[in-house]
Amino acid sequence: MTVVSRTGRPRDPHIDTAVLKATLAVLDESGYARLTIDEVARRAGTTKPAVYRRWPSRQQLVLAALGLRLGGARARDTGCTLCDVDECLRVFVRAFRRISPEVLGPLLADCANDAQLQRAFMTMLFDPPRAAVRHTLDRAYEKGDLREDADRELVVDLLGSLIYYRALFRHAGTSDQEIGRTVKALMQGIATDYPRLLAHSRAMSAGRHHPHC
Amino acid sequence: MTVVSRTGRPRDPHIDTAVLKATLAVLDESGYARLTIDEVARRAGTTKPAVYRRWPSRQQLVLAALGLRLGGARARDTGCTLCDVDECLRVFVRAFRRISPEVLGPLLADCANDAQLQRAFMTMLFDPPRAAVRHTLDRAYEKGDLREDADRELVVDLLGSLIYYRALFRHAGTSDQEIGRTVKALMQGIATDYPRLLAHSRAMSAGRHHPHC
Amino acid sequence: MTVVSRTGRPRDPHIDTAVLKATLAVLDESGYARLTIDEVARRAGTTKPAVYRRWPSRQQLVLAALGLRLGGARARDTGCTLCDVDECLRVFVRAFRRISPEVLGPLLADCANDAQLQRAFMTMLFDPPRAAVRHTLDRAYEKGDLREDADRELVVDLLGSLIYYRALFRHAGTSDQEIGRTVKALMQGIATDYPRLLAHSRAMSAGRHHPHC
Amino acid sequence: MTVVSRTGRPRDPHIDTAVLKATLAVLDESGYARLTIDEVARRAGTTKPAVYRRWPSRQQLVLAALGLRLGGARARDTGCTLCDVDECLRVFVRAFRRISPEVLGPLLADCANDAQLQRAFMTMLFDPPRAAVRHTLDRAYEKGDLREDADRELVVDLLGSLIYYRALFRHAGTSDQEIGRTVKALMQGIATDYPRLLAHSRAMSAGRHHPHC
DNA sequence: TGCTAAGCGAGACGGTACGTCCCGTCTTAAT
DNA sequence: ATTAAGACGGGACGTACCGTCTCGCTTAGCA
Repeated sequence: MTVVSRTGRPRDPHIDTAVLKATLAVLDESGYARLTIDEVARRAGTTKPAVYRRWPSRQQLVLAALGLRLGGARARDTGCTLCDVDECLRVFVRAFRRISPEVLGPLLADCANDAQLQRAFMTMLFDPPRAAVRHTLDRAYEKGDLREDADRELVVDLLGSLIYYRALFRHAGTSDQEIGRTVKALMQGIATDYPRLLAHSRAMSAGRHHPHC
Repeated sequence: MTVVSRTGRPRDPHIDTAVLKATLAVLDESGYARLTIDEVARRAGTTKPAVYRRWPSRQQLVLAALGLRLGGARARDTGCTLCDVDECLRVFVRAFRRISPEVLGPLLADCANDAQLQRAFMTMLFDPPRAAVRHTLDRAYEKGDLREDADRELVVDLLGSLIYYRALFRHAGTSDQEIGRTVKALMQGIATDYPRLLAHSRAMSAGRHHPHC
Repeated sequence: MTVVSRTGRPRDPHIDTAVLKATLAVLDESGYARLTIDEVARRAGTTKPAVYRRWPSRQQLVLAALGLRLGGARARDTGCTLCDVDECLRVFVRAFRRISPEVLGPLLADCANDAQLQRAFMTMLFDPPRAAVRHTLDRAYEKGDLREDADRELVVDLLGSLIYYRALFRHAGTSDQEIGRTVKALMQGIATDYPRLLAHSRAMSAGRHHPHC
Repeated sequence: MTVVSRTGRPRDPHIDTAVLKATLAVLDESGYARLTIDEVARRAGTTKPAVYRRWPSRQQLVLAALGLRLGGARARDTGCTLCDVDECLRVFVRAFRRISPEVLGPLLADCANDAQLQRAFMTMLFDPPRAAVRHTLDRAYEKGDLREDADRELVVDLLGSLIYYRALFRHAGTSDQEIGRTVKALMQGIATDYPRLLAHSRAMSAGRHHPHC
C-alpha cells in the first residue's frame, strides 16, 4: 500500500479492509479478468480514487488482497520425515487453492513488466509457503534423513512447481494419493542403479561436460 | 479457425498467414497485454473484421500463432539415459522460451473460463513437448534403467513443472548445471534410507492412511 | 453536431433525438450546473462516448438542445402597429422562458472563451427572435408609423434587452401591463420637449461633442 | 462574510483583504470558470480552509470581491438633461466593465438556486448603479424635462438593460455615438404620431384589453 | 497564570464527473 | 458471401478538482 503522510487527514482504516474484502469477493465471483476497480469500490461502499490512493494499480490491489487471504503458511511437525514432506506439499496446495490459477496467470504476466510488482509478489505470495517447506526439509536433514549432497532448495522447487503446474494446466489432480506417489518418487529416486548410469554417461562422452555430478 | 462457406467470395489465404505472422511480431514486441487486434490487423495489412472472421477471439488467435511457432517438439536419443533425461528438460526449456510467461499467464487464465480454449491449448502447446519426453522415458524403461514402480507420467510432470515454475517466477535459472542437479536428484532420490523412513512412518501412525506405498 | 463520414457504420438517429430530449429534461429538472454528460447519456439509454461523438462539449450539446426547443420564432401581424410591437416583446418573452436564465448565464460565459460556440449561440438562439421582431418593425416603417430617423436595429435591442434583463435579474416582471407601458414609452418618448432639450444641450457645451443628433 | 465568535483566536484581518485581492487578480487573469479556491488561497499566501471559514462558497467570495471593486456608483450632474442621461448610460457601462460578462453569467445562474446569494447580488452589484441613475432621472423630472406620465423605473430598466444586453451578447458596441442614439430614441420616441396609432389600436379591437394607456 | 476555544498552515481525505481508450460489432459499397 | 474501410455503441479507465477534515501549533480572552 502507498505510504501515508504524517500530516493531513488520516486515512479511514475501514476503507482499507472493506476494499480488500470486496476485492476478494469480486475475485471469487467474477475472476480477475472481470474485476473492475469501479465494482470493487462500489462493493466496498466507496469510490475509485479512494482505492487508487491506496494501491496504484489493479495488480497491486489484487496482490494485497491475496496476501491477506494467504496469511502465514506453516507446515506441521509430524515427527515422521515422510509425513512431513507430505505436509509440505499440502502447504503448497492450500496456498494455491486460495490464489486460483485464473488470478495467478495475469498477475505473473504483469510482473514481467514491473519489477516492483514482481518483488511484491515474491514477498507476499511466493516466499512464505516456500520458507515453511524449507524449514521442514532442514529439520529432516538435521535428523539425518536426507542425503548429505541433496540440494534442499531444488527439492523445495520440485515440490512447489508440481503443485503450480497441475493447478495451472488442470491435467492432473492433487489428491492425497498423488501427493504420496510424488513423495515416494522424490525420496527414493527413479533410477534402478544411479552409479552405473553415471559411469555409463561418463564413458560415452569422454570429453563432454557432465552436470550430473 | 472458423469454418468457411463453400459459396461466395473465397477467403484470401495470404491474409491468414499475414495475420499470424503479425500476431507473433506484436507478441514479441509489445507483449500479450498490449496486443491489440487493431494493431495486428494494421500490420497484416488488413482490418479487424477480417481477423475476427478467422479467429473468434484474441486468445484463439494467439494460440494459433504460438502453435505455428512451436511446431513439433522432439527429444534426441543420445544413447545414455542420464543425458536423455537432460535432453528432456531442454525440450521443455526450448518450448517455454518460445511461448514466454507473459503470454502464458493470461492465456491460461482465459482457458479457465473457456473449455474449448483449454482443449485447444492442451493439444497445441501442452501435449507435444510432454509426448516427446514421455517417449524418452519409455525408452529408458525398456532399457531397464528405471525402477519398475516408477510412475513415468509423474516424472514427466516433475520435469515439465520445474521449467514452467522457474520461468514463471524467475527465482532460479535453467542453466545446464541446474538441469544436471535436477536430473541427479530425480534419479537417485534424496532420502538416506527410504525403506527405513517408510517403516518409521508406518510404525508411528498405525491406523492412519499411508499414501507413500 | 460533428460532421458524419460517408463510409462506416451510420449513426443511430434515435440516439441523437434521445440525447437532445434527455438534455432538455435534465436542464429542466436539475439546471445547467448540475447537468452531467453521464446523466444525460444514462437517461437517453446510451453512454458518454456516443454523446461526445456527436457534440464535442457540454456547451455545444446544451446549445443544440435549446435550439431544438426554441424552434422558429414568429411575430403575428395584427394589423395595428402598437399591437404588433406588443407582440414583438412577447416573442422575446416566449423565447426566453424556454431558455431560462440559469442556463443562459453559464452558456454566455463559456461563449466568451470560445468564438465558435459564440457564433453557434448567435445563430441558434439569439438571431431568430430578433429577425422576427425586425421584420415587424420594417412593416411598421413601411406603413409610415415610425419616424424616418428611427434606428430600427436599436429598437430591436431595446425591446430584446429589457426582457433578458428582467428575466436575468428577476427584479421586475413581464406581464401584459408592463409590456404595454414599455411600448408606450418607446413609441411616444419620455421627454416633454426634445428639441428644446437638444438646443439647451448644444448651447451649454459649445465645443463639446454631441452624440444625440 | 460568516459570523465570527468572540472567544478563541481572532481571525487575521490581513487574510481577509489578501484573499479578496487575490480573487480579483485570478478573476482578471483566468476568468470565473477557471477560478479555483485553491489558487486564490495560494496567491493570498494562505490555505483553502481559511478561505472557506470566511466565505461559504466560491460565489459568495466572488460577489464580495466584485462588491469591493465596484465601490459606489455616481452619475455627475452636468446641468443638461440630455447629457445627464448620457452620463447615466456611462454609469452602467463602467459598472459592467468592472464585472465582465464571463463572471456575471455563472454568478446569475447560481443566484437562481440560492435566494440569499440573489439578495446579496442585488444589494452589492445591481442596485447601486441603478440608484445613481434613478437619482438623475428624478432631478430631470423636477426640472420639468420629463413627461408627467413617464415611468421612471422603466426608463432605468431600459437604460440598464441595453448595456447588459450588448455586453453579454457582444453583437453591438457601447461607444459614445451609440449611447447618443439611444438617448435620442428614448427621449423623443420612435412613432410618427402616437395618438393616432393609439386611436387606431382602440378602434380595431373594441372589446380587447389595451395595455398602452 | 493557566484554561479554553477558535484560528492558523499544511495537506491528505472521500467523492463527483470528466474526457479517452479500446473493445468487438455493424454498415456500406465493391468484388 | 466475402472483401476493405471505418464509424459505431459501449465498458472501464485513471485523473483533476471539489469541499471537508484532521493534525499539531499559535493566539487571545476568560477565570
